[in-house]
Amino acid sequence: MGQESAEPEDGGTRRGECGSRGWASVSRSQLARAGLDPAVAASVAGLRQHTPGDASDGCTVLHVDMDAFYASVSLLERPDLRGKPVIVGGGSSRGVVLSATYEARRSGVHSAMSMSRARRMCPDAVVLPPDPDRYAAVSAAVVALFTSVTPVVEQLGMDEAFLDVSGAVRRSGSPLQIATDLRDRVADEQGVTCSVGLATTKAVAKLASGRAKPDGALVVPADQVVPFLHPLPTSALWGVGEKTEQALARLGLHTVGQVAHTPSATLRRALGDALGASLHELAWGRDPRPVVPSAAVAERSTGAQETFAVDVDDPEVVLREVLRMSERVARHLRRDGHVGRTVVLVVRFADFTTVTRSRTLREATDSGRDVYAAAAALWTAMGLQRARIRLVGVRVEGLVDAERVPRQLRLDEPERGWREADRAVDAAVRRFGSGVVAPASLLLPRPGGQGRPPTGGVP
DNA sequence: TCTGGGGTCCTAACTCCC
DNA sequence: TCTGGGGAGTTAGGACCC
Repeated sequence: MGQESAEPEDGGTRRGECGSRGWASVSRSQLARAGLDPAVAASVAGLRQHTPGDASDGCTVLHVDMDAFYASVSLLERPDLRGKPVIVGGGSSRGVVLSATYEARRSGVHSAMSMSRARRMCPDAVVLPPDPDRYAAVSAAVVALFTSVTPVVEQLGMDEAFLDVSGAVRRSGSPLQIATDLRDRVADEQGVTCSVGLATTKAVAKLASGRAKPDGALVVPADQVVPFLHPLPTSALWGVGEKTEQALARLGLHTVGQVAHTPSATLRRALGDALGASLHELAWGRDPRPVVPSAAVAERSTGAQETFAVDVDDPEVVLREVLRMSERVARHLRRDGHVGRTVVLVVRFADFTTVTRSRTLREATDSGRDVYAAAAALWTAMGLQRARIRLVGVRVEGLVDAERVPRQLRLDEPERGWREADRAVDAAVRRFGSGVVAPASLLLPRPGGQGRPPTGGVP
């Protein structure tokens, strides 16, 4: 499950407020008062300019970001907790915060923070376990709502999406009108709020939605993009994380404007060709990436990994976990109708260093047995002696549709073999739930008592 | 402070083949 | 036959995203 992007607590416009620094920033109640056709104001570096009409004309790229999505959805089941600090996160000692309500964020809690630290920072917070099925259901309902407005919806994780509404403006009104209608419908039908950024490019729309949070909308017209972007810190740019921010700081670059005024060649030398060139373009608001409907994006890899509740140094225990991950990955492959050719073993040591080893098979596979054989061979080849292992994972890359790959029959292959057994196991799991059938070795308890071994399984 | 899980993309080193 | 260059594929690691 993905974590939510950081939402600034002092974000753009609250419901019923006027955005003091808003670039054409509007809340729902403002729009209602304005008859849903607001003349919106844009401010540039402290100078307030007024744009006649609807400033969203031409801003047909919408970025919709659900507000504190996982926490908000969890509160639908627990309305008694509304207005209180609530943290959604894993229960284990090694879990992290998945989401937190704005009340908890005021204490400094944010997503991806360790649960132990979050509890220390906000001891009054109520901690709820994640409810992935419920999140998926609400997310699917919201996306269905989006696609009723435009077919060009690119989903990013469960809680955000890009929409290209250029084909919908004749029917549904200006982009801002469309955004406002969407926010109203999401709130009315799903009981959660979202924020929307409107711009001419994905990168700027995404930044705008972040500034509009929570429960707001922000338009950045084309002629306001540069003054909107240039005062922002470099970390606002797509692709700038902790390391790249540090690398830019070493060049004396702290704002997007400074990046924009640095020669592209300098950035490419410091950050590599692709990232350097991309940041220079983004800093000028240039982003050629179109909104691509999610259905048109092929999956390239799939994987599973799990952190042990306590570090493990017993190779047998590690191999058992490798088997569990291999079976899980193979099940995902078969569920999605994919086969993959490259098996990657991921091992994270107690000191958090992570290594990967990979092997490309002669033939693409969706069999847990094949995936495990490759992953186990990679583990053995590493030759680790009682190393303390924190996490193991298995990935399969180079995915293609299973139907597109002719299957090579082997001479030693029985007429009904592991392939049929896999299908039977999949059917049993679909009917009775995961854990009903598993390899015998997975019936042993896991170290640290975390996680449950499959019970009632047929070895 | 003590770091989950599922992904994508990029880079670099290396090998193999033409 | 030898050599070098270029492209493709593999492998490993890192950074970033949600």
